Formats: sequence, C-alpha cells, structure tokens
Amino acid sequence: MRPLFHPSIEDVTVEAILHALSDPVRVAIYADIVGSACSQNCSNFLKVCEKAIPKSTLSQHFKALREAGLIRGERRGVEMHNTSRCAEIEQRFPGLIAAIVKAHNIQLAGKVRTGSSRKRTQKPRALRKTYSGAIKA
Amino acid sequence: MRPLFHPSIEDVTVEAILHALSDPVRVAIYADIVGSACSQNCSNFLKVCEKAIPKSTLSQHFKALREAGLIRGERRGVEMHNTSRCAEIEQRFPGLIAAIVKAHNIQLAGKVRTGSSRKRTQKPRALRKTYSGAIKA
DNA sequence: TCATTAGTTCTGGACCTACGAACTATGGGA
DNA sequence: TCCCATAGTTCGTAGGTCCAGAACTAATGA
Repeated sequence: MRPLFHPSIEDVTVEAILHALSDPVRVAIYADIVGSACSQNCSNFLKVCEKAIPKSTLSQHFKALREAGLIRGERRGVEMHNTSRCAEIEQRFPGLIAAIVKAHNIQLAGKVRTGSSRKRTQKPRALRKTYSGAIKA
Repeated sequence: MRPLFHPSIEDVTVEAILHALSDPVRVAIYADIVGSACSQNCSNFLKVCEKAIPKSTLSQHFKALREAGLIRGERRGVEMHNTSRCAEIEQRFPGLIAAIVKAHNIQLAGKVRTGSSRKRTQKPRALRKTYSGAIKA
C-alpha cells in the first residue's frame, strides 16, 4: 500500500475540482464529509447511502476526491478518517465550493418536489446514476 | 444533419455543468462566449485560441456545452452563432457560473505569475492539455 | 453547376471508469 | 504468536468516453 497522495493547495486546480464534483456519488460523499462535523470513513458513507456501492469503487471515489485536493485522508488504525479541505480551498478559490454545494441542494430540492421522475431528454455521462440522498450540508 | 438539441432549463443539472466546465478547452470556449458581447462561432474561437484544435473536436466541445445547457447555438446561414444561457442558469443556480469563472481567473492569474512551469505531482484526466489563453471574462 | 466555407457525423485507437477478485495492513482474541 | 475479522487498496478487464482524421451535409457565391 503506497502512501496517500495529497496535492499541495497551490497545485489544486479548478478543472480537477469540477471533474471530481461532476459525479453524483462523489458529490454525495463530499457533501457528507463537509456536512458532518467529525471525519467520515468509507464504510460510514455506505451506511448513509441507500445504494450499495462496491467498496473498490468507493475507494477509487475517495482517491479521486483526495487527489483533486477536496479531502484529506488519514489512516487511524484500521480505518481511514476523511476530513474536508474546505478552508484551504476557500482561501484559494473563494466561494467556489459554497456555490457548487448550494447549486446541488437547489437541484436536490427540485427533484424531491417533482418526485424525481422527470423524463430525461438527455443523458450526460455524469448522470447515469443518481444518488439523491446524502447531501445535507 | 440532425437539429440542434438544447435542454430546457429545468433539465439542466449541476453535474452536467461541472462536467462540461471541467475541460480546459470548453472553459476557454465558454469564457470566450460569455466575455464577448456578440455571439461567437467555432472558427472565431480558433483564431482567438493559440492552439490548433481540430474542428471535429471543437464541434464536439460546442455540442457538449450545448447539451449541458450552457450555451445556445443557432444556425445563421453557413455559420453557427453561439450565445451563453447565463441568465437562465443564474436564475436556476444563482452564483454558480460566476464562482466558477472567478475561480478560473484566479487560477489563470496564478499561472501567469509563476510562469505556468510548475512540476505536476498529479495528472488528472482533465489536465492533459491546458489552454491558458482565451479566458478574459 | 462547381467551388468554398462552416460545421457535423463516422470511425478507430487511446484513455478512463466501474466492479469483482485478490491483496495489504491493523487490531483483537485464543 | 497465530488466526481471523475488518477496512481499505490494487489489479485485471469489460465497457464506455474522448480525440482527431476522413468523409459528409448544408448554405452561399461565382
């Protein structure tokens, strides 16, 4: 097991952040981490999320978030503790994360109201699955 | 040639927007369209951009932006006129686009200052190429 | 009618992603 | 110390997505 990689904050790019957050699963994970005061680990997220996601997939999503600079992972015993790097990113790109999380909440609220059963007229890559839970921040 | 597809504003999703703007070329195109008062077309962008991008690729990038709901394309004679859908998106997701464009400008300013020659310690998909020009909005 | 211009669609290779299987690392018992 | 359970990572691969050249469509002008 190679050591965890975390980019330094000046290496964090907008493209990487947007790409990381353009996936519904990763947004749900990230919102979960941001929303919870304490740190979150993989299996904890699995309990929160209503869909069964394979843990290899989940591990890769966490890795993607880590390498985009959005979260910081720290091994504590057998578990991994993930905390958001909100403050650092807020300093580098003020308002970016807040705007994205807010937009996600707006979208989520809309879906809940309309019953999320709208007929899709398009199907972008990032929307093949939707995990409409977990965003609570 | 099938007719151009534009999602209605309530079908526009955060995921699709973030995915569309997680590519440096598309951000440059979008910033160019937003920044210019009049509408922009493909070949116009090619002149602005210092890199030679194949027009098939460019066409697909425009399509991606259209289908994400970020721009509106309209055939006028032999040319395509593209205008941004800023106002609609601003109404649906207030502050989102502004925050992203602002973050991109911050990043660009940083790159110009440091000479953009920093050694990369990671290489996310979206960063394989960088088009550091064209963002002026 | 032909040539030109602007953009789209098709196609193949390169690259990326999801997921099951196998693996590593840590922490208890016995 | 050995064995097992737990938590997460890495590997291999099938399938999807992206890029770019070739061929195509559509409008316009000579």
